[in-house]
Amino acid sequence: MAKSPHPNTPLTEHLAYLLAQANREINRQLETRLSTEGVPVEQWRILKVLSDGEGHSMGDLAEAVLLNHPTLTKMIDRMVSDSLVYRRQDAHDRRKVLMFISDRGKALCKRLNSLAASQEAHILENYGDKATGELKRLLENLIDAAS
Amino acid sequence: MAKSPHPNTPLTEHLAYLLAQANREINRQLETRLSTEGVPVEQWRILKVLSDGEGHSMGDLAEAVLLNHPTLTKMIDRMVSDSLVYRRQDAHDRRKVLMFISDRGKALCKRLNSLAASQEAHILENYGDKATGELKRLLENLIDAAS
DNA sequence: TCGAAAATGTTGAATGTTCAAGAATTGGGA
DNA sequence: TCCCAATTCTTGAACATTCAACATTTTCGA
Repeated sequence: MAKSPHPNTPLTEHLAYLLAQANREINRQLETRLSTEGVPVEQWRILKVLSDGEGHSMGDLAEAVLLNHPTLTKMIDRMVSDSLVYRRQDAHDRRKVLMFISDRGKALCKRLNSLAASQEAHILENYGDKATGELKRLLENLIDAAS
Repeated sequence: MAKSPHPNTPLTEHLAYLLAQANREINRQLETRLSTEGVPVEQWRILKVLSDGEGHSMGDLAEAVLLNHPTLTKMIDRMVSDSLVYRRQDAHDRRKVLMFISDRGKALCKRLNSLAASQEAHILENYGDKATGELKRLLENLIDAAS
């Protein structure tokens, strides 16, 4: 037998594990940066999506920021309390709730963008421009292939 | 001005976001496979680490399976209830708790390995052998560079 | 040797997430 | 037209995670 069918593969050889590990590390760094403003990563994502000034339905938002519906609803509740975003009913489809960013939200988002940009810059520096570009490309392809 | 300093970058151009998205998708697929056995991904990782038959301290385990200490403690509590693993005090350092896998745990782990392997095979098929290898390499480097 | 600080793991309260069910609205076929 | 199924979002209970504080053991310098 040249190869056993299920060799005792270490965890670190699984793609799923490497992704989890990398995601955890990068996310942690980003979290640390954003904590200056006391905001979780997901809220930054939400603000960023809403930054186009358009109204986005809860469903679309949930999809975009990688949260499921109930979780998003409760996070939006907090953000509304903080006057970062507000809800409006969609006139054309009254089942829908459209979310908008407030001026306060815009100002915060700008500051958060800077913090995030400085993190990306830091990664580029340590990891290299080329590798980063290549990694992004491969990740995009993987996401397409997987969904 | 050739370039604005903070262009309104879409979420999908951030490395952190791509990682989160890819991780979510792959993890979901794996979760779906493992749900046949009613086991969360983290428990599979724990079993896999313990599969070498050695005792592993809670701290080392937590590091290896990407969980923080209290979360691991409670997950191990459940696994002990299910007779998948057991605790022993470390004779050399009595602060430490060493974890071991049971026969039941080993049998389960074997089945889980098959399920996980079939997922990896499925990815390889859709995504390509070469791209997968390259992605793994880049992720490993990123993890090194980032920590 | 002694005692303070560090290391290791667990616990309980606060917090957050998820699942299942529910309310409101829309769409489309009988 | 009318009614039933599908869509969209929210809610409440069950569940899981996190933070801070604790108990135990070890380490190491005075």
